[in-house]
Formats: sequence, structure tokens, C-alpha cells
Amino acid sequence: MVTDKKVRVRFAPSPTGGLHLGGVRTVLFNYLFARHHKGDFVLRIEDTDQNRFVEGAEQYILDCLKWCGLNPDESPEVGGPFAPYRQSERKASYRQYAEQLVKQGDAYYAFDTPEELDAQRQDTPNFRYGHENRMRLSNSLSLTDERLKELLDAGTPHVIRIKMPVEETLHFEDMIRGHVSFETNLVDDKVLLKADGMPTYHLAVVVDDYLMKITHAFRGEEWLPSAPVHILLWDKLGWKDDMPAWVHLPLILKPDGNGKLSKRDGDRLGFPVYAMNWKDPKTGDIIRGFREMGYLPEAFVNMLALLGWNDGTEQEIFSMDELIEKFSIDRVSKAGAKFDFEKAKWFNHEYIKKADASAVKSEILEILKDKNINIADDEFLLKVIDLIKERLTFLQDFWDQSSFFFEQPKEYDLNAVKPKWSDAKTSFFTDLISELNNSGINSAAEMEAGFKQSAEAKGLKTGELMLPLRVMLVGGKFGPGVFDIAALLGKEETISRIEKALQAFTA
RNA sequence: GGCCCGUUCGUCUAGGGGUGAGGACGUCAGAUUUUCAUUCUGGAAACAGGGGUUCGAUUCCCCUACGGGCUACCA
Repeated sequence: MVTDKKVRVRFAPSPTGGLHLGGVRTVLFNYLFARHHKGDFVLRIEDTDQNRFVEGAEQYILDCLKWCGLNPDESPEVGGPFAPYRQSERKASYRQYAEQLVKQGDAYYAFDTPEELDAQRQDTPNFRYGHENRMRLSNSLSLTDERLKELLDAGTPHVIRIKMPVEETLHFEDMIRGHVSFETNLVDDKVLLKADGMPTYHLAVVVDDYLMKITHAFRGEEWLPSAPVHILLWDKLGWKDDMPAWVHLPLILKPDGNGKLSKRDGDRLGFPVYAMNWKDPKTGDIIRGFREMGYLPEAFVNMLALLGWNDGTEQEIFSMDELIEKFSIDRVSKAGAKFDFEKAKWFNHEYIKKADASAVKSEILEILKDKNINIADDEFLLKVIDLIKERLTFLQDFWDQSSFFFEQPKEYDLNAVKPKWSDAKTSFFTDLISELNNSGINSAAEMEAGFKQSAEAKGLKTGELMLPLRVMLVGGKFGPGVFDIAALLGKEETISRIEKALQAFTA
């Protein structure tokens, strides 16, 4: 299905809020397909719905794509040969195509107000603005020529609707679903041009895809029912030969219960559904994003790519380059996928584990800054990161796992120590202080050897001393190897902590 | 209601006319870690149901059930 034409795909978000998982995955598949075929990836903005347009949302979407590493070749930001890329700035071009269709008899003017139509829907069960009703409604098909001219001359607000044929079957091929067909009788006469002169999605997507020479149209499965409208438009506008291949992606579903994943589910179930934090300018509410939760973009992208696609092998960890190399529409599944936060966490864990300490340093620095910790010693920080990273699911876990490297424990888990405390232990640690004072700490291994030696000399079990040492250094029963911690903390700090804790233990 | 799409372990999925139906997440049990996490080993766990076609169907076809989507001057 990939022809000799150069592949060109587009992602067309509407700036109405945050960018959710389904949206990012649609961009991702667009992007992977384009890159795989060395084609173009263009970003077109559908911003013609003034009622839902949200200030700042366009920039937010651009930022999300940047974070994910899915930068478009053409967009409102970077420009391109088919500029402008905002639907609102292309307004003038849509009307002529709608008028052309009216002239051809494939569309018509309709004067019914939204209120009148609401009333119709109330009164008539299964009301449809289609062949069975259009002649008794107010439009250029049903009105007399005089009346029509009168209304038009008076500047009466009106829309342009497509005229669906009667008794025809529309067929098309979807690259994921195969053959799909619809009865035209059962499809509405959709509005193409609104009363305010703006196009609806139906008109805009067809006109822009044609003008921008799009070869493959990726979108969510929720668009499948309106595909017949678009197919008919491509046909009636005389562009059938240039119609893109259709790719309707399976939906991302709620983890529990049923239905499409929505932003509400994130709050309810405690995980993000947006790529990055989205602050609603109207309400001021902030909806958490994967980035702020401590996701690595590579992990986020990898996780999303595997939601509905796989390469047929048992590999699950893919870099962006591997995804580009291996992506193929044939291997996209048909059924919707429930989002599984546990698995999403696993991906992030895997990526943090193998991340270079220096690669996540700046994020970690941010986290520390929030805790009023400023790190002068880069090398120290990198060592801490290397020691801690395999214990992290999110970057944000870093503080919980490592705070004791940056400040002394505020409290001790005395229950773990006190019941078994003895004078012998007091003297052991008192001696340890002077030993450390003399020899310093050259390495974790060396300190461990010395520690064990003196324990043995005093007839004490190493095991009974390591836990107290741990509590002295970190405050509780957790963290990496004690001697690793001590070695990183250094002689002065280790001694100071032992001294301080000893007082608490013997009090 | 109407139309469209879908259905393999709890979840994401591989597979495909004859398989011990494979992997991953999660879960359970053991081992390692004299802490906790990691890691390792092992276990439990699935072809929605009914009809065909066939020597044989989880795989192909039909029906049913279930799930989802759409049904706006929103995308």
C-alpha cells in the first residue's frame, strides 16, 4: 500500500486542552511511519472551533512533541511549503470548495437553526438530517427559488451540508481493518461549512489533506463512522486519485471498567493521562503529566509504541531508532488496548536503570532544588545517582531513596536497634570512630573488611552490627549497601553521624 | 434505538488448520542481598458461546453474546 509517492503524514490536534495518551500515540505512529519511509511529517492545527479553543494549548502541544522527540518537519512554528498550517488561517480557501459542491448538486444551503434542529431531535425518534427528512426542512433543496434568494439576499445565517446519495454503498480499504463499507442512506448530511464561515473537521481534513498532499491518514478509530463522509468528499471534489490511505488506530481504553480513556480517569485512578502537566487557564486546575511524574521521554514513547503494536518478536525495549526501523502498519492490532499503569511503570524503571547518570542529572538537580539542596560536587551526585537509579520507578522517587546522602537523618528507627542494644555495641562503635579517624575510608570494600575484623576481635557478630550502622547513617532499614553509603559520605560525615546516633541509641 | 468496529492468561500481546498455545507486566513461592529495593529461578493463569467446513479448528465461514466507538453548526 505504500506507493511510489513520497510518504507524507500529518498530525492534526485541536488546541482544546492537554495532549492525552491516545493523541501522543497517534502522533507517534504517524511519526514512525513517516521516518520509516523517509517521508514528511507535518503538523496541522485544527483551531476553527472558537468555542473550545483554549489559549496556550497550541504551544503546549508543540512542547509535548518536543519532549517526546517527535518533531514535525512542517508546522505553524517551523513553516513549510504548504503554509499556513493553522486551519483558522486557511479559512478563505474552504468556502470555495463547499460552494463548488453546492453548484454541482452535491451539497446545499441549510437555514435551520440549532434550536429548530434540537426540537426536531426531541420530536422525532432517530432523527437524521438526511434523505428522509431534508425535503421538509429549511434548505436550498426544499425551498422555492424566490424564497431561497430572499433568504440569501437578507444575509440569513446558513450552513452548507453535504448531500448524501440515496441507496448507495460506499466502500473503502483501511490499512488496519481491511475492507469497510457503509450504506449512504444511513449517513447524515453532515455540515461542511458552519454559519460563521468556518469549516467543520469533515471539510477541512479533506481539503487540507489534498492541498498538503497527504498520502496516509492516521487517526483514532472513533473517526471510522465519519469516514464515508470523507470518502464521498474526496470523490465529489474530483480528487479520488489523490485520496490518502486510511489508517484507523485502535483506541486506548480505561484500565478498569470500560470505555475510552479520559482525563478524568487519571485523577480517579492516580496516574497521568497527559504527556506533560496541563494547566487549564480557565479553572487553574493542573492535570498531572508523565513528564512531571518523572518519566523519561524514551520510556514514555516506548511504552506507547507497544500499546497496540509489536514487531512480532519478544523484544519490548526499543529505542526510537529501532522503532523507526521496525515499525509497520501490518503489525498494529485491531482491538482497543486497556492502559496498564503497572506496565507503564516497568518501562520507566527499565529506562532509568540503564540511563547514564549524567543524562538524568539536570532533572535530579531540579528535584534537589525543590528540597533546597544545592550540589556543588558533580562527581558526588553522579555517584549517588548510579548507586540509586536501579531502585527508582520514577525520577521523583530519587529523594525518598537518597535524601540521607544530602542531609543527616532526622529520626532513627529505634525499634530496630534499641531492644538489642548493649554496652558491647556502644564500645564497638566508639572504637570504630577512632579507627576511622586514623585510617579514613578509602573504599567500601576496605571499610567492610576492617569492620568485620574488629567485630570478630570483640567477639561480636557482624550481622548484629551492620543494621545499627545502617540506621546511624540513613535513619532506617533501607538503602544500598551500608559500606557503599559510608564510602560516599566520607570519613567526616560518617563519623559525625555515628557520634550523633550513638547518643540517641544510648539515651 | 440505528450504524460501524472489535473479542487469546487479570492486563499488553505472539501464534495460527494438528503447538506442552509462547513472551512481558502484575501475582504467588523459593534463592541472592546479614536492611529494603533490585536481580535470579520456579508456579498458577487464556483461545467468549453455538453451529458449520474439515480426518482435524483456538485458527476459515455464519449466528449469538459481550465489549467499544459514532450518531453536534466538536474534533
